[in-house]
Amino acid sequence: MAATVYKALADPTRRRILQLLRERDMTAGELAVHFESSKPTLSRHFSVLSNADLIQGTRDGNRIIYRLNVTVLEEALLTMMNMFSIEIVGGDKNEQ
Amino acid sequence: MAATVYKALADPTRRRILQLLRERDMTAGELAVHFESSKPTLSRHFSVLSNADLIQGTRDGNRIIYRLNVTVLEEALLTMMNMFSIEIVGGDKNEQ
DNA sequence: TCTGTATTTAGCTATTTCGCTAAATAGCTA
DNA sequence: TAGCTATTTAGCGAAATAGCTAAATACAGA
Repeated sequence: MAATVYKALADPTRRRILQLLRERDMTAGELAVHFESSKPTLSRHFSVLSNADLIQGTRDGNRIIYRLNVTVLEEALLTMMNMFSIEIVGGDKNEQ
Repeated sequence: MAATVYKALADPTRRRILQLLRERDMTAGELAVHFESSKPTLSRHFSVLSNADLIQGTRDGNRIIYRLNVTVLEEALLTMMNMFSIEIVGGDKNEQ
């Protein structure tokens, strides 16, 4: 896993973006509705996530649709679990 | 989970510290042997990890022994898994 | 109390990060 | 092409981060 992934996950706005994309693909504008930051600021967050390969954007005419790279996120977390030799049993949901 | 945990995990030196402490408790000096950074620099890394409650230091005479808070680290990673609705099956070991 | 060892705190610098506004780019429709 | 919408890029400032050296603190032993 690239080191960029950890940095990408370190920011609360970016974690929230990933959570939103977990539910469905969204355009930059749709995502922006959920935040108070300016669009340029969010755009840079997108690019950080994109560089970490956690999300991927495809242009659709006027807009850019972002989707979560689920497997990359999964592998990143599993790698961390292994890195620290954490064993798993079960689990619930939600939290920030 | 506190936001400080994510920041703490974002630095490679600090991840390595956690890995080393996963194997056994170590003094600041013992840990320092594994790195090229100066001791003051490492000391600040210890305090970042400590503020995130990921490690705990106890004075033993001259030295300070650091130990990993395994459960805190475990819960942090599980919280992330849940945050992103990641399901788990099995797993191997190691990687950085 | 003096000396030595272990560690942290203080203070500095360089780099990175995050936020903003303004401007540029990309694509649509008329 | 002109005008509109969506998004990114450029450029700036403030704050955070990580590194260093020097100095301070804490403890042990003579």
